[in-house]
Order: sequence, then structure tokens, then C-alpha cells
Amino acid sequence: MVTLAKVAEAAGVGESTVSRVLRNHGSFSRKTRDRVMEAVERLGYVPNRIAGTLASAGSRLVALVIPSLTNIVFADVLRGASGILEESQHQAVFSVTDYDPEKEEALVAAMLAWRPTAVMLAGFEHTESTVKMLRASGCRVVELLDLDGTALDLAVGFSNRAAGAASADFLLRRGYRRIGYVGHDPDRDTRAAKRFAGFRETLGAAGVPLVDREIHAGASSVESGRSGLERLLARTPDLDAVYFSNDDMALGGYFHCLAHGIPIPARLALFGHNGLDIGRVTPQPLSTIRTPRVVTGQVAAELVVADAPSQVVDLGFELIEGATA
Amino acid sequence: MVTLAKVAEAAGVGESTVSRVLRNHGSFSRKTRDRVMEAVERLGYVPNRIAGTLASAGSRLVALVIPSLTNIVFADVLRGASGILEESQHQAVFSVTDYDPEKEEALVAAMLAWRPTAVMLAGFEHTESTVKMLRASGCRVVELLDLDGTALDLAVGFSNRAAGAASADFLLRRGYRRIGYVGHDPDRDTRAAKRFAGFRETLGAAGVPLVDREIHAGASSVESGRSGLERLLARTPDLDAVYFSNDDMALGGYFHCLAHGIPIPARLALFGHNGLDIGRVTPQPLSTIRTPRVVTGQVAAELVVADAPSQVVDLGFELIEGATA
DNA sequence: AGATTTTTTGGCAGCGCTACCAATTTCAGT
DNA sequence: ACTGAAATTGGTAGCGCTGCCAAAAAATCT
Repeated sequence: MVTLAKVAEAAGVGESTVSRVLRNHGSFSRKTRDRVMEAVERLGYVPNRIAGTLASAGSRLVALVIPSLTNIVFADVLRGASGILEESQHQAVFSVTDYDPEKEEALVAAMLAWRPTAVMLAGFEHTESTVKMLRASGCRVVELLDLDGTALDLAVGFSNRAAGAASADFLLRRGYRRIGYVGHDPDRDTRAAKRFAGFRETLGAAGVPLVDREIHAGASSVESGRSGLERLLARTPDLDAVYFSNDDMALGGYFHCLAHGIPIPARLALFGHNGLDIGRVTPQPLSTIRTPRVVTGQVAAELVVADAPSQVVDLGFELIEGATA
Repeated sequence: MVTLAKVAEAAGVGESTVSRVLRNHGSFSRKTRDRVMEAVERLGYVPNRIAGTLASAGSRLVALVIPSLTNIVFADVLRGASGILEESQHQAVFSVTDYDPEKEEALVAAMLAWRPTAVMLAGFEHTESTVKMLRASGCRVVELLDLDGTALDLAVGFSNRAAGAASADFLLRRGYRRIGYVGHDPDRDTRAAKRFAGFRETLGAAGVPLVDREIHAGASSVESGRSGLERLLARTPDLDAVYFSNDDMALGGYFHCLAHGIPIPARLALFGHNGLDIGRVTPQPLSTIRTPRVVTGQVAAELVVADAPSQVVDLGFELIEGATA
């Protein structure tokens, strides 16, 4: 293996000189620079960041602990973050919790062992032990895509509660009164649960009851949205609008209606959440709320890179009227 | 910061004893084990893997360099790989190339600085310099989702060429003769280009010409599939079947037909590639080819973890008849 | 030319851990 | 109790790099 010492020897200079040249830090003459670079090229030297990190403290590693990769939402956040991190010479490390707080705890512990600059997590719901570790670690913590709770350090996203409320408000203003809900596992996906809570609260405040609901036990998917709506309608045929836990679910519902000739939104209105691209290309664009997923990742990364003080950044959301409600 | 030395002191034992207990390696009495663990708990010690790796060589870091996170395909591979890696105490590190070989080169260099156990890349098309670095690094290399080319070390996936050929064969057997293609940037997505090549070859062998094609310059998306089909049909209205570069594109085409009342497959047949879940929930399930994406990630990770000898693993693919062709 | 400042350079002590080896303790077996 | 083997333990030399400091070289000024 080629080490810095070998490069130094080959170039006929000291180790620290090579180190300075490679990091372009401190001073050195043009001549030695060329000599060093020549040796680096010739030997095919690749610096060892493990050693570099150990010697200098800053790891420039950012840990992303996300609930799922199936859900595009987190892939979007990852994408936003990794773009910014790359620009500033940081490395993204990630793992997937499957929406399981215990697993999150284990993964955070594993991540902390790499002494990351920052750890990014989804939401505010963590085990006690996770919080304790994070606090003790001294590294920056960013909680993403949720604002309804208390932040540990940095938080970037939007209020799910408010998004749910805005969705309800929209449906009410459109005159829908017999409203149902098709959702997925609320214990795991606490952000979806918060949206639903905000949604019901707003309905309640308007004196409109939630007529019926259908909860799929597993993760959200197009198929569970489809079958969920099917079951809901079988039980309560006279609904005039359905709120879905997210766009994947809503698309499933939309396909169900298409397949069964249920006129949308005349006979039944559909409302989703997330504003996925695909929902804008369907024959009728999906009525939904567009969430700032990529930007959330970007802003989170920027804050970490800049070592910004603790703060909560509300990126808001945007209601897309669409044509399904 | 709590270090191993402090734990050793607190527990009244030597450093190496703590190290052995923590790694559960070598021998130690139950009594000292308890004493060490008590100190670890009390001080909230988290081992430093940076130091550990430097001291012991094996990093247990696996680098994933993928073209895109927008395309679910790679998120699936990531998911498959990260599941297996986690089980065996490895860490996934990733970065995104945006289908740019130059960027891939830069990212591979950055990854190699972490001395990963293995580097996983998409496909066989890499710059000369990338190949050189990879070779020199001594770490395992896995090339994913492509078999049409020469592997550097390990390769896991399926033949895109064969998938394209199978798609053409299917359409021909169904009797379609006026066939068109809607695709995306073939210079970037070389695997899509290989599918298209296999597709045309098979058509050609049957004496059936490819009537027309529409290539979108950017990345694949539902919207570019929709607009691509729209343009294709405007130019060549009498097509009876269209092959798409992937399911996202095909879904866009499907939506276009739905919106314009074009009967499927009576008037126009559609065929995609990937076998995404969503394509099975549309009113008419999409005719497509299901690719082993998650399994590709899993097998790749297993091979790396087991330090298997160089080999090529063909996971094959499965044609889904669906109802759109 | 000599003195002083500035730039460039090399040496070396860690960073926190693991691997190896030698020292110590424990445990059987006589 | 005594010996050899087995089980435990601690000491210490790195892993490859960076940061600090002092030495050397070059540049600038009397």
C-alpha cells in the first residue's frame, strides 16, 4: 500500500510537506509542489482519510438515518443532502430504520462510532437512549420533515399537523361533508399520524365528523391505497371525499376509481400528500400538498456544513389544487 | 471525550482487556467483563471506529456509487444491499453520479480514501482512470445491473441486451408490426441503450423495422414518457406498439393514452421495463419486464461480506404479460 | 556584506485503537 | 503441595496522518 511516507521519500521531501501540498494548506514552493504531485501521480497515491480523520478530529462524515428507501420522500431528502455535502467535501453515510425506533437506536449507536460531523434523522420521535447518545456525542443533530415537537438541535421541514389541517380546510371549502380517510400504520409513520390528527382537528372544529376510515397495517404503497379505498367504499359507499396518508396511497385510490368508473371528483374527491411528480401526469392531476423534500435535505446539509447555531427552519408546503378534489 | 483508555482506568483493567471485551474476542473472565461493561455504561463510552479501523486494517465500509436516487431502481439496490450489510456489521456509504462518468471518477477517488472493503458501481462503463484506481486499490469491486461487458471483479445483475430482446420477441409474438420507441438519454443511461440495442436487433432479425423513435434528452420520468409518446404519435400516428426505456416512461405513455381515450392495447400496445409495483396497480397492469433490483443489492452485499471469488452472477429477469400489450 | 524578516521545510509526538507477546493467574492432575 | 497446561491479563508498538515547533533557506533591508 502506498502511504504518505512513501510519497515523501519518492519525492525527496518530508512527510509534512507532502501533507501540506495535498491539502493545499500552509506554504510550499511551486517546485516542491510539482515534485510532490509527480510522485503522487507516479505511485497512484490515494490519501487515507481514516488516518487523516484520526489525526485531525473532523471526520467530514454526515450520518443519515432514514426510515425507508421505498418511500421516495427519503430518497429525495438523501438526494438533496448528498448534493450539498459533496460540494463541501463531506461524505454521506446512511442506514435505514424501517420506521422502527429500536432499530434507529442501534443504527445511531453504530453511526456515532464513526464520529460523524452530524447525524440527520427523520422526525422527533426517538427512544430515550437515542436522545441520550446524541446529546452526549457532541455532534450536530438535524431532525427532518417534522416541526411538531421539540427539536434536539436543528430541525428542518414543515408542520405535518398544519399540512393535515390545510388539507381538511381545502376539502371543507370545496363543500365536501362526507369525508373518509385511508391511511397506513400510524404507530410507525408518526408524521402521517400527525397529519391525520391535524386533519381531524380541523374537521372537528367545523363540526364535520370523519365518517369512516380504513387503516392499512403495513407501509404505505399504491396497492394498499387501492385496496384500502376499495374496502372503505364497500363499507361506506356514500362518501364524497377521501383523504389519503400520502400520494402513493392516493394514487392507488385513483386507479381504483378509474378501474371502476367512479367519476372523479364528481362522485368522489381524492386528496393526497407530498406532491409527487407522477401525480401531476395522471389524466387528472392529483389534489395534494407539495412538500419540500429535496430542499429539506439541502438546507439541512447547508446548516451542518456552515455549523449554524441551533434553530428550527420551517420550509412550509404548498397546496396543489389538482383536479381530483 | 471518553476513550478506551479512560474506560480501562475506570474499570481498573488494561486497555487491551477492554478492547477484547468490547469486541467479544479473545478470552476474559465474566467478572472483568461485568466490570468493563459497567464502566462503559457509566461513562457512556462509544468506541471510535475510525481509530479501530486504522489499527486493524478492515474498514467494514462499503461504498455505493450510484447514478441516481430519483430512479427507484437504485434506491431498491441500495435497500437490498444495506439490509445485508447491516446484518454483518458493515456500513454503507454512498454517492450519486448523475450518470456522469467523470463525476463517478471523482466520487470513486473520494470513496477510496475511506479504504472501503468494497466499491459497488452501476454497470461496466467507467473512465479509464476509474478502472485504474479501482484496480490499484485492492478492494473488491461489484458492478451492478449489467452483464453485457467485461467485469472487473464481481458482477451481479441481468443482461439488458437480453431483456430488450425478450421485449421485442414478446411484441412480435403478439403480432405487432408497426413498433416505435420512446426513450431517454442513451449516452448517460447505457443500460437503457443496451436494452434498446437488443430490442432493435431482435426486430431486425425478424425483418420488422423500428418505425419511429422519440428520444428525450434528459433523465427518464413519467412526464417525459408522456410527452415523448405524444410527440411520437403526432409524427407517426399509425403505430401499433411502443417500447419504452423503462416503466416510468411507460406509465407516462399510459397516462397519455388514458387521457386521450386511446384504447389499450387494441389501438396501441405499451411495453415498459423494470416491473415497478405501481405498474401492477394501474387499471390495466403494465406489460413489462421485472428486474431483480433488491436481490441484486442483496447478492452483491453477500458476495462482498463473504469475500467470494471473482464471478458473474446472472439473476435473470421475468416477463410480465400485463394487459397493455 | 551583515542583520533581519519571511518563507519553506522536516522531525516528531500524538489521535484511539488493535495485534502481538510476555507475564500472571487459575486449574487440573498427580 | 507441586508441576505443567490453560485461561486471563497488561504492556507496548504501530496503523497513516496532522499539528506544532524549530531549523534551514530565501528574500529583504541596512
